[in-house]
Amino acid sequence: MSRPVEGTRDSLIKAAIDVFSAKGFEGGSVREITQAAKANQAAINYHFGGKEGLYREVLKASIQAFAELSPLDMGRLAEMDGPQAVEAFIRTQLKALNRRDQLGRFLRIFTWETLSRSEVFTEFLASEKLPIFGVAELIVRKFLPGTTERNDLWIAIFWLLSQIETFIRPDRLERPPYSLKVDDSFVDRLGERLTAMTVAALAAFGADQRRRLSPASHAAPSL
Amino acid sequence: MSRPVEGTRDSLIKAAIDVFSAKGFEGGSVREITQAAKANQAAINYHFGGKEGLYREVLKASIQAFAELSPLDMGRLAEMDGPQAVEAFIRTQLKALNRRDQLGRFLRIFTWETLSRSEVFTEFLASEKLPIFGVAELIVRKFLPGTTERNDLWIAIFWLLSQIETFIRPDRLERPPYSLKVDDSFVDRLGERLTAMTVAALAAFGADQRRRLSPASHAAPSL
DNA sequence: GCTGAATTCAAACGCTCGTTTGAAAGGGAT
DNA sequence: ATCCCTTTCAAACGAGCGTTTGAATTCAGC
Repeated sequence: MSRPVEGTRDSLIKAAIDVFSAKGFEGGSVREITQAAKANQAAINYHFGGKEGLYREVLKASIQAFAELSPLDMGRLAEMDGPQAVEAFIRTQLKALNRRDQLGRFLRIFTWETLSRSEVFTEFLASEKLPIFGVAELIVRKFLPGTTERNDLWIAIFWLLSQIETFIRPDRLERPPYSLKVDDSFVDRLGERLTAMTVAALAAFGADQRRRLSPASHAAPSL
Repeated sequence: MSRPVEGTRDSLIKAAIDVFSAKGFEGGSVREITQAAKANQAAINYHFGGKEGLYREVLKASIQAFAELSPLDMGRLAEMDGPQAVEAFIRTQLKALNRRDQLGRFLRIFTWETLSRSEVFTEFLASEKLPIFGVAELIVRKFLPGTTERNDLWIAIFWLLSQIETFIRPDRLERPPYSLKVDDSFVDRLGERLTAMTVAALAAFGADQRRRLSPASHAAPSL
């Protein structure tokens, strides 16, 4: 009774999102995907030209989903102060994580790519800039002086993005040695703690930068 | 000329550390390992009973290497204050990371396990407590009040451990969109920034805990 | 109802994987 | 030199992978 109107192509994409988010691109097999989509094995090659073509479609859908993530709208974030922006950034993504919804699956796909990058994803990164990097840069700039040099700016961006990636697989928290129950109230608490820690860390980074740049701090060695 | 004295068994373990750290347990093949060790394919089954047995030996070696990591000696860490302990914790591991030495490879193996956990590693976690968790708990306790409840304690431990895992694959930083040059001076700077951020974050977490526990804060709902 | 293009299907291909097999080689003890 | 046990080796096995093939089916357009 599931979806008589929905075509094979859409079913395949939907099933691929499930499988790739759970096992990554290499780990997810076309047999598993076609089986979940109740389609023939050859369907992937017919509709997408192969496994990579299907994955390309999944990545497209992922990026579009993130672009439409209104709480992370660049204009809205620009008007907030640093702590507010961090809270919106973290809570939005954590919420998606625990709901284990479509957006959570997309987040997980990106996490797989951070560990072992597929050719398809590398092409994507080369062709178009992911909006998430712009969001992260906008946020960290609220904490850092304008003169922060490039290396430090990128360290901060990389670090901010990694804060969420860490928590993207809640099963890690549910197994030993943590054995925590990841329910709504836990995620709420986690968002609160993580926001406070991230704000404090970025503030410390900014303070460090300002101290380094101020003339008074030149108590450095001679020469 | 490499190692006439060294037996096949040791060569296999050494090669397995290289391969598993680069590609994870599932991604590393016995053919690649035996080829690197200049051994026969059947050697792994003869000496270790199979791929899993070999991996078990690699994990044993990893854990022993961490236990012998003197800068992370529990007694020494216990005498330090919070920021000092954090600095030792982060710099020790970052150093191993950039040297791309044996210890760095072990770290990478653990990182693979955080993303997709093998049965072998799960057994390991169940059978013996990894010392790194004790180290992390000792450090975060320096920042948190003794009355911190279990959930929050484990969040802090998990978070601290994740700070290093994030930077464990420097190639991520060397590719777009970061394109940073990861040399000794960069790692040194990274250690400095990461230490400052981690200390600030843990301090904020501790302050939050204390505020929550103080009687004055009971502006909570009635009942 | 027929035609022809689009789609689905079962089966197979070629490849890599971990493992097994049975014979060959090595190396002390007698 | 012979025996026996350990270790190495080339070859093959069975299973899973992504993909290809060619026929069967579906279905709009005439």
